[in-house]
Amino acid sequence: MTKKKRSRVTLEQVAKHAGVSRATASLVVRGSTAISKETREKVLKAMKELGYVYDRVAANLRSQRSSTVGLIITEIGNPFFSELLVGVHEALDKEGYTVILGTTFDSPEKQDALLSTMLEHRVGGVIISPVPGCSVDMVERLKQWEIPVVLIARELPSGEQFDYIGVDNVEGGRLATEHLIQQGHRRVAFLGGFSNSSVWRDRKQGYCEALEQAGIEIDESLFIQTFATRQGGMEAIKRVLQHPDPPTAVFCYNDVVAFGALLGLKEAGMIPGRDIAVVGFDNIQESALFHPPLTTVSAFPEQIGIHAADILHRRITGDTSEPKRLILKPELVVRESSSLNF
Amino acid sequence: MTKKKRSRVTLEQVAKHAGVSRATASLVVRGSTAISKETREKVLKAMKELGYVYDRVAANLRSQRSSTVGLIITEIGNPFFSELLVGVHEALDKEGYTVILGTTFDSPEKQDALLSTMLEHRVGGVIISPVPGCSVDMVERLKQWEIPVVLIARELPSGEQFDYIGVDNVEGGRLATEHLIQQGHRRVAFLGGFSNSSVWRDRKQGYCEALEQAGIEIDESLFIQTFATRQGGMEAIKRVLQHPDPPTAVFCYNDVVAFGALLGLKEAGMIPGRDIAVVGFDNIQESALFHPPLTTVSAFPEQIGIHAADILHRRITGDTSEPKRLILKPELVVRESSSLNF
DNA sequence: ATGAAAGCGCTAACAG
DNA sequence: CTGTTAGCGCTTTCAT
Repeated sequence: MTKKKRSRVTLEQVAKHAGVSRATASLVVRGSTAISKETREKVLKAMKELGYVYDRVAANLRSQRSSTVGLIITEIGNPFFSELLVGVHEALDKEGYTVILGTTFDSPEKQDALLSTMLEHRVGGVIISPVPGCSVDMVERLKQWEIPVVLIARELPSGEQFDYIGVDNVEGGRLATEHLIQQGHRRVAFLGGFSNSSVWRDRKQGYCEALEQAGIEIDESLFIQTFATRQGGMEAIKRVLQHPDPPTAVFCYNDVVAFGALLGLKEAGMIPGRDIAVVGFDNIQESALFHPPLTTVSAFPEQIGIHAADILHRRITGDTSEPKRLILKPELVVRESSSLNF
Repeated sequence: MTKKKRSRVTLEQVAKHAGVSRATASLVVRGSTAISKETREKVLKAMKELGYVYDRVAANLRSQRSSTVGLIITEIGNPFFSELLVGVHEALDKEGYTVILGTTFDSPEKQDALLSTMLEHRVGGVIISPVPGCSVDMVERLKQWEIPVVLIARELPSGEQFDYIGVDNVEGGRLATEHLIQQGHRRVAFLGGFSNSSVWRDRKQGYCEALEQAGIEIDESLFIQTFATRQGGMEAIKRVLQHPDPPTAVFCYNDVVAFGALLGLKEAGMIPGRDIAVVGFDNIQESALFHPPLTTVSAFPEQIGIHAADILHRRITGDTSEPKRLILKPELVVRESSSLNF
């Protein structure tokens, strides 16, 4: 919380200075065409002379509109989200919205607090990547206040009432796993993330489908759940290396986990791509630059962000059509981490 | 811009429902102690029953306070800034501020527009990493409205009137260059960034001082200015490799440039650390994970963010002491990219 | 095309 | 402790 007093030049003063009424001045500020060129110029001149600054807060209060939107993501540390943020932010900006940012770090309480804050700030809409395992209720609160909500990257259980933009995680998991199978691998581990996330379950499902289709039995001991961070990736690969019958390939929950896995392998004196194949998910920029370059599945974070911003804008400006579900097709990007003879 | 009408439960309604006056209800909402437990509970109950949501916008308008602060950075793509953002955001959040985010992509026009937007939104303060080469005037506008401003990571020409948090770039440049000289290098290039940035000039100065102290003449042809991106780094290293008398080591403007340089070297079939030593600046998380791990200078982005948030909070809550300059001491982190026998 | 008056939802004096 | 009155800076009818 904060304090601060400050004296603004008000429209009233501008109007007086220009010799018109406040209402007229208001129309000029908003660029109304129903004002004679003459008076407009008088007012504009007065504004400049007095150093007038439009008070969007007061205007929003009076008009019951909003020029802000809330953006709630997990953390900015994961490049997937920062790339997504870039997309959202730029697109929203283009439409003249001001972005209020919130990060949950996957804490439901934090998310709840953020949603409340956004409500209190009268945001015009919210783009959110919900924390895993959170119920619809929390987010639904916004709907009750007729605040449009767009879900990105993560779904909500029975959240069909919301717009959703994401990538096809099942398909992505399948692509990754099929690729590994094609490379001759029969024992493939699935590293990182937690099963309470819908994304995790979807990627796992794709992984399972691919294995089944190849007639490979699923070995539950090859699922290693850890935080979806580099640390988690290192931890996971270490655990899997101690497996009595270790895998020859690993499919990682996301690229950040994969980076951790690659590091862990190197520390263990193994060469990723030769001794063990590694595949990630997201195709964040770093993945092409890592050593070895990471085979991964494109999830197009920036695209997701742009689409989300676009849909939210349409909702805010009155689009009341059916909830949209935009599921991007993932693409496999093969690099050295999964095939040395690449 | 946006539209949307929505009906809120007002304090008035809550008051009526609880059988008290609006003023009393207002006191309850704000947790005043001057209210009897009895009435407080009545009001609280009414709030819950009606689903009351506090309208911070209206409250801010009336009280002439603000619970928001603006955060203006270049781009979120560079991990240096996203780590900084993490620090700022978390600290601000802890104090109960809501963060309005803006990214300039180093465009002065964009920065100007953002500052206007922040003003119009009545932010209580602004943390900004100004675009290189921008004059004080733009930022000074905020000061005129008594909005505290804290500069981070980048200085402003004659901006002594503002608080500033950053790292000692001269010292950092010197550390990096001295290290390379100690490794036996006599021809060291300086790659990436542009000379219109104060950060560039400081790092270059440190670089020059180190060379001079070692009795090495400065060769202007070894300054390669490019965008401070991976692309820029690749471009710079390629150019420097074509130099008639190429350097044996490069000091990069920042880690992202260094990553580009490492990639460029690999593409050219050279082994970084053996054929050419590479040093970066920032010590972003990736730098430890790159191949080879990057020798770099810690710039403590998250720390900078936290301090900036702290100072801004103090300013907003009335601290009118002298402008503070907090210059963090950089630290050299030696890894393989500059010494194979590491 | 412009002005007068009312009021968005809240807080800030002051009474009492 | 609680209620009354005024008004933050703007937009919105509704006149004229």
